[in-house]
Amino acid sequence: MQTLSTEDYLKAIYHASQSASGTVATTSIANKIGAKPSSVTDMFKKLSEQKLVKYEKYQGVSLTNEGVKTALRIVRKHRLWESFLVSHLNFNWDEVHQVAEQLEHIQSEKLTNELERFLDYPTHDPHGDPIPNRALFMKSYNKILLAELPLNKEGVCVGVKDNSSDFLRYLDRRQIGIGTPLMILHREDFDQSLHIQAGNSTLMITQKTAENIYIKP
Amino acid sequence: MQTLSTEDYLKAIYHASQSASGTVATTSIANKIGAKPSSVTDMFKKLSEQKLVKYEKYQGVSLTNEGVKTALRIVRKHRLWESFLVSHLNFNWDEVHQVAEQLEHIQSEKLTNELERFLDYPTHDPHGDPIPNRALFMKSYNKILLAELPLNKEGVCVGVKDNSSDFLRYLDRRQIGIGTPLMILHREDFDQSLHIQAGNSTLMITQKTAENIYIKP
DNA sequence: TAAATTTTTTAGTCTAATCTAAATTTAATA
DNA sequence: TATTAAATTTAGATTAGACTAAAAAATTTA
Repeated sequence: MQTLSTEDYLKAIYHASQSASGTVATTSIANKIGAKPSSVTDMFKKLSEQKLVKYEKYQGVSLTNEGVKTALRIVRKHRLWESFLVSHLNFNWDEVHQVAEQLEHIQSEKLTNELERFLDYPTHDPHGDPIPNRALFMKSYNKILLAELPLNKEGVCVGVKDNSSDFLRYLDRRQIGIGTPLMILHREDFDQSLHIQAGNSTLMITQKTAENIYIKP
Repeated sequence: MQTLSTEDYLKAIYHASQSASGTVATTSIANKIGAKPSSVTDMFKKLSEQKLVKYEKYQGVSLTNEGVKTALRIVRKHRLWESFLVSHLNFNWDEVHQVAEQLEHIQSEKLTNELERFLDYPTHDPHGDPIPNRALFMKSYNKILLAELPLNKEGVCVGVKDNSSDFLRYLDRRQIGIGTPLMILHREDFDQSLHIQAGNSTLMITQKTAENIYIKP
């Protein structure tokens, strides 16, 4: 069984290796975890002994198959709990992360599987991220960034790239959430700002915002 | 904030001081926690510094008001989670303890209070133990042991003293649970065994069993 | 490519929670 | 009450995970 801390490392390595390809650097994990690089090196060695990562000095780490599985089990729990918090406990999508960070470490297969059943086998969490099923398989639909959507083509918001509270609350205030229909009406060459149709209202957003919203065309 | 371990100690001290009166001995906590007495002494000192217990060398400990509050917050979470596991996640009353031991350490007032609301403010957990409300107040009805019930007087099972899986499964097999009407039909002087009416069936139980079932007359 | 900079690792230290073994205090018993 | 037994505490060691500071390797830049 993993300690709480090794689980945090595995998850961080998993997420890091999703965005960047190849091996994951010591510093990038240090930043995510909030630890010093020297501590990360120590942990890399430990995880390597347990055959959860492949580690070579100065070359960063990559997850082994077993490491990926362990990470996905944590991601699965995290996203199931987030779904539960939003759907049944009146949590807002910007409030769930911190609590799910704790709940993801609870060890009980029965609990996880029954929670999944209780939620009726959800495929995506409140931020639109896919939830691994019992076999740790997950299907992410092919989504694009709102910024990449052609003019006057309609899409539906299916997720966000930035999960920070600030960004999520910003979207709430503009009434943009999962399922909201979105369309770009006009691109301002001057400052890259965008006029968009979001549901029934039209509004202006920045390029940066458009690069953090995922849509399905 | 308490570490996971200090919470375990506070809960153990709380439970110990419920059954016995006066101060709680080092060894009794060592046994509950599964630690050596020397470790317990160390922790008593730490808790004492934090003003959560009153501790005098060789004299055992007792919880301060703040210590009781902290313990009750954990008991509250433990029992709410147990209730949730049984009522919504198909857990049996003998399966919940180990998982609730983990869940009780999750730190989120909102989570606890919303869980309570979701469960519709339950007053007792699946074993009949009272659940402290948000103000940490709990009302336990005046219950007696089945062993103390006079002959041919009817009572209703409201809880158990022994929460072990073995005992709970034993009760399951005999179809005795919270709410089951119980009546003693005959006491065997020879071996203290009891013939009882439990719901629609009559059966024989030992004195020991009768001393671990709580009933309301 | 040599020098400068950045990244990573090593070596040694710290803290919380545990342990063992020995010493001390309290409680039980003869 | 003196002795023995049991409970408790102290002293010193261990482990996991983290840290700082210094050394070593890799990368970038001139």
